[in-house]
Amino acid sequence: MTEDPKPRRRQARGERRIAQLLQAAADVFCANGYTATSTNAIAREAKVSPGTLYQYFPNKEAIAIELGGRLIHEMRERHGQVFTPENVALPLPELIDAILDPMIEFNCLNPAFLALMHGSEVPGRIAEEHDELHASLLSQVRELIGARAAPALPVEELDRVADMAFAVFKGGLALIVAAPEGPARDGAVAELKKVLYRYLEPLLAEEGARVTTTPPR
Amino acid sequence: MTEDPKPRRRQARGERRIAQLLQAAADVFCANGYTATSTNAIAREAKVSPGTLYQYFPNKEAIAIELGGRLIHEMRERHGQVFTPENVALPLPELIDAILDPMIEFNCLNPAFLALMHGSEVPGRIAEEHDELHASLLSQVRELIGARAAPALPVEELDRVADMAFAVFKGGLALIVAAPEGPARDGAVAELKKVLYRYLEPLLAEEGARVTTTPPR
DNA sequence: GGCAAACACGAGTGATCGCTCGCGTTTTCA
DNA sequence: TGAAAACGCGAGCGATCACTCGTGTTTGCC
Repeated sequence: MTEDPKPRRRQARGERRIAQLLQAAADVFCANGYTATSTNAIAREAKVSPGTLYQYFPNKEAIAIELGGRLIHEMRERHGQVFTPENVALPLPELIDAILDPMIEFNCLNPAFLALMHGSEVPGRIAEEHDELHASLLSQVRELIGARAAPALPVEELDRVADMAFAVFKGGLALIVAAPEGPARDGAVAELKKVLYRYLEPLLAEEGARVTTTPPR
Repeated sequence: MTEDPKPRRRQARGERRIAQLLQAAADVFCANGYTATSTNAIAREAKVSPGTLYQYFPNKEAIAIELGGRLIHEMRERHGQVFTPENVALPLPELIDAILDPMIEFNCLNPAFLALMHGSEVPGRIAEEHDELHASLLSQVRELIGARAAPALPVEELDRVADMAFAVFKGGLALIVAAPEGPARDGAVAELKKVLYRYLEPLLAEEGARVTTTPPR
């Protein structure tokens, strides 16, 4: 609809300030949440004046949108390289590694991502983009499971399994991110992979091995 | 330290107002989060004036604390009846039912609980009580798993398993609460139980059945 | 019935927040 | 080198929020 009416030409200094402000915003959002964070606090964290902040962002919401947008973009790039055909053909343990490791690394490096995506207090635009990302990830999980599970698997159950696998991943991810870097975190990562392996193994067993004893439930 | 200096004597009407205000607060907190909720909005939702609200609560924080306290109390009562000796002796599938079902029911009936416990924006007192509850639940999970797993299981791994089982439960719970009541939710519940069963079965197999094929990881 | 206390009200108050504006400084470019 | 544009500042403006207070109504108790 409306073109950006301000083809403002930025200097290198300005780009640096923007990055600096977004980093500050990420830190403060992460610590206090979006609503409880004041724009003055972001400016203070970035060591600039409120006026300077508003030279680069029209309002508080735009800061969160820009930050969230960049994080989502980075995440998209990452998961785009994850659901590749060669990965899909991997044995289940390696498949889990290939999918989880990049996601975990990203979320550990960018804790603001989870903080921004999770709150019910974030501006609507972020929630929308998050929903899109969520749906996209979910459909890729569905596709992947569908490609490897028995073809007789009802779509309805496929959806349930994909939903639950993703939800379980998010739960484990929260634990992992909260754990202190080091062996504790590594242990949690290994444990989450165990959960997912044992959950998915009966469905995704390699061809010809589908006679494994399905547990009593 | 300080005794409550106001042994204010409440009428039945007052108690009703308090319940009404807490219910309204639960709804609005749930919809908008703690910080973004104004006390006037709570009063409006409860169909009373701001002045009336402040007759029963000294400030906004006290509302959240009272609400959170009541929910935590109710949850404690519930989980107290869940980790009983007779439950501990149950076969794993029934054990999972016995533990998960009350928790899930409570959280579906009181969505404000998750909303209040989860935010990093809640008043410190709530966070403390939540940490206590969390630690208490976790230790009971540890105890239960420890009682049933192989005695040779290192405590270190026991801790990891309990942490992960609880984290996975929380992830699945979020999916369940978000699902619309009905078959979708029931399906999600069954799926979460499958996850936990398959994760814990190798550890908690009944005595004498511990020769089950442990998966390659 | 009458009185004190609890309840209910809602306009108002001080503080804080998002955001602006005027002015001074630095960078770009011809 | 000079002017235009981008950058940087921080006091301050209007709006909103948590919370108060003076006044009127209802309830419990003798």
